[in-house]
Amino acid sequence: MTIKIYNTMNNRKEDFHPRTPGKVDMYVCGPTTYDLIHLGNARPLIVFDTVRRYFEYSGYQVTYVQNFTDIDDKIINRASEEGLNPLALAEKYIKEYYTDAGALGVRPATIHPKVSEHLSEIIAMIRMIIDNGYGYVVDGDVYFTVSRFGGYGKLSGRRLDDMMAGARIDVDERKEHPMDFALWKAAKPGEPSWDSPWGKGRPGWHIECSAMAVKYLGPGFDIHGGGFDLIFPHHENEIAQAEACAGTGPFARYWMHNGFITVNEEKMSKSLGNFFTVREILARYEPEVVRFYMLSTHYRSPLDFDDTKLDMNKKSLARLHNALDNIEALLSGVSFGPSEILMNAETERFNTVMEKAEQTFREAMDDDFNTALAMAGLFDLAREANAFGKAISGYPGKAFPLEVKEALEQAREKMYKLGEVLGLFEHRGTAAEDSGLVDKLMELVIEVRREARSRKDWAAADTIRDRLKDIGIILEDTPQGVRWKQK
RNA sequence: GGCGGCAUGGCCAAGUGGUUAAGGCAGAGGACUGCAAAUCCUUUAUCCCCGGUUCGAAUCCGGGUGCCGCCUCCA
Repeated sequence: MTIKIYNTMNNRKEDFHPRTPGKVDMYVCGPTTYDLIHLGNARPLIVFDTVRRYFEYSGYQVTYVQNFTDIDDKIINRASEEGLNPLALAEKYIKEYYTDAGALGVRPATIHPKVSEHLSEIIAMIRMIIDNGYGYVVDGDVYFTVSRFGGYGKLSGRRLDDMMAGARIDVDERKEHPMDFALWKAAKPGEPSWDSPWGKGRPGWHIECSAMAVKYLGPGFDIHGGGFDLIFPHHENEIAQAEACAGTGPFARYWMHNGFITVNEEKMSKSLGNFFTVREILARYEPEVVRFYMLSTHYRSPLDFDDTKLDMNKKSLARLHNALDNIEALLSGVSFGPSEILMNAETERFNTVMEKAEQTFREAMDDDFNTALAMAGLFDLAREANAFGKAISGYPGKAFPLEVKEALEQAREKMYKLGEVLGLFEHRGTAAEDSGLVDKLMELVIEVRREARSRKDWAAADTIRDRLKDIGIILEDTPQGVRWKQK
């Protein structure tokens, strides 16, 4: 089974062949840490985390590199506003990053390199670029000679001439070509700076990713990812730098770009006032809901955030959790052993359907990580497990053959296994940190209500159930007994 | 101006030439229940418009309309 990836370089889906059999080396552009991460940052994190998880599920060994940009204009500006050292500010938001990304189920990368710790690699690369004739120095700044690099524009499908025609920025007169970009910026007073052959200064934005990707993955690594907006100029420039330095290509073999997030159908931006940090969203929705929602649309499509859609997806996700609850309730509430109940047909059918669901899931993911379609496999699994459970409920109080138990266990395992690829169901069962006190109270309440029901005192029974609901606890009367859950 | 993307049922969203156009949410009907909840079953689409290619198109081509993004170190 070959995984297909839509490669921005060719605008086509291509079969994925790793550089090294069994291994995947990927680099994803990480955040500039001048503030809490926002929804727009969260999408590539979740998308590429899922890509990574699927590769691992498929048996690959993944080296995942995601940088932190901790030297940048925005950091310097923010630091001076807050009277902080720029690197200390960046460090603070790197810590916050781990909190938010972790909440969203984004696993830490294999390596999280920082710009501030790779100055020597960056300077070496710039030197090589200059030596190879692709860079020039002006007053302590170093620029990349765009017109010299024949492949410039190959990723974004632009031609230098077209860009010139459309340029509407003030052009720095010292540059040889308006599209030449900075590799190194001479230090201004009060800014953090490092020594270099061209004097004190700091790296341009694009060079860091070229240098760190090459350092950790080498040239010609497998996958480079990031948001759509990075195609130009960021990734275009990364390619130019790395390939000008190496003297050959490719820098990366497959380029993946995730679509944008909008809020209420508008681009998310601070000026529009529809800017949301991950933390703000997580105050209102479970992280799992946010993650589920982000994966309910194909990663290359735009994704719109509003409460209606989040609410909708919260319910969808609940369906999956309910199915798991139902399976677990059966496993713990039904007895298994010698039995004269025959469920061979049902069990066989269930086992077949489970296999098919996983196959659906795998085929979908193989096809350019079609998470939306893959989820359908998960829902198929849920529906069939529920239906199977319903068949069991037709024989209350009876023991069931072990094959039935095995089928249920397998369904549970499969749900968790596929869910893990999407980063779902990872916190089930971990919420009970109340040292059993709540459990004991609930047992008491349920016992009282049970007595009321046996007296057919429906008013009392319903009052208990309604009041619990107000508190946020749902009571369910099932054939296997009373069940409760939060929220 | 240059480049690119998108338009599928009430809503979200898969589907890139071929049996009945996935899945979820919402709605309707039924089953189960003391009533619920959860669950199961049934049910809801002339695929933006007009041409064209083809035996056959949501899917390919041309044109139109509408929306969006990039070209500004915003993922």
